[in-house]
Amino acid sequence: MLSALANPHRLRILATLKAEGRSYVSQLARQVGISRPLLHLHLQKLEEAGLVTSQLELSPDGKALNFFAVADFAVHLTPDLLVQAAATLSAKTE
Amino acid sequence: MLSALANPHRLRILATLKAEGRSYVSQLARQVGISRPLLHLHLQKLEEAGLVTSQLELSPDGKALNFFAVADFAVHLTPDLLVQAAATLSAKTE
DNA sequence: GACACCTGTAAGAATTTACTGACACATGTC
DNA sequence: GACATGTGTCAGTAAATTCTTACAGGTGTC
Repeated sequence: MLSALANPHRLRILATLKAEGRSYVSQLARQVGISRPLLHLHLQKLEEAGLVTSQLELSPDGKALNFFAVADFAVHLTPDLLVQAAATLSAKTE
Repeated sequence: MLSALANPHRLRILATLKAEGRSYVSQLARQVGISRPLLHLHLQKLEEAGLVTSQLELSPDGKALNFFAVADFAVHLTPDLLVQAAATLSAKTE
């Protein structure tokens, strides 16, 4: 999840998505100013991290649109939390 | 700062450092189980991000030891905060 | 002086991540 | 059918990180 946030494009995607409320892939690519395949890759990582949610919908003219929106998350980033996160990686000091 | 946290080694360094209280470079390298130059690199990034602090000291027998300790930080990670962070990157939607 | 410990840095290889361009497929309109 | 829109994926390349190896310096002890 932390590595999902460690990227300028992905922060910008989240910001744009937050401002727009929601948006679908092709439109979002135009708004953010990056290519669609690249955006697709970033959205994939953001979704895996649980930072965005996707919802497939049909537009009035029958086109399939995949809408994305930012998820509601709140993590209190402290040294202690990171110690817990580190413990997840592998058993070492146990 | 987020990219500083997006690395397993660095999380482990923070965890070890938090457990030990403080430690100097060579010792910490042995504790974490990575090479000293590599640890040095990671400590550099952690320090740049303000996540650890260093303090050069002299041991009883005259050796120079560079002690590191985790800094006290607390960031409330929310969508809104990330929007602010994204705004820092470059003026775009203004 | 040779060896133990400590410190730092710098060059090159290896790995991971990011990115582009091309492809395949679907629906609706001219 | 040709063209517009939308969706996804995959192969190959470019770029950024990560890691190793080797170097250079310091102090103290045998």
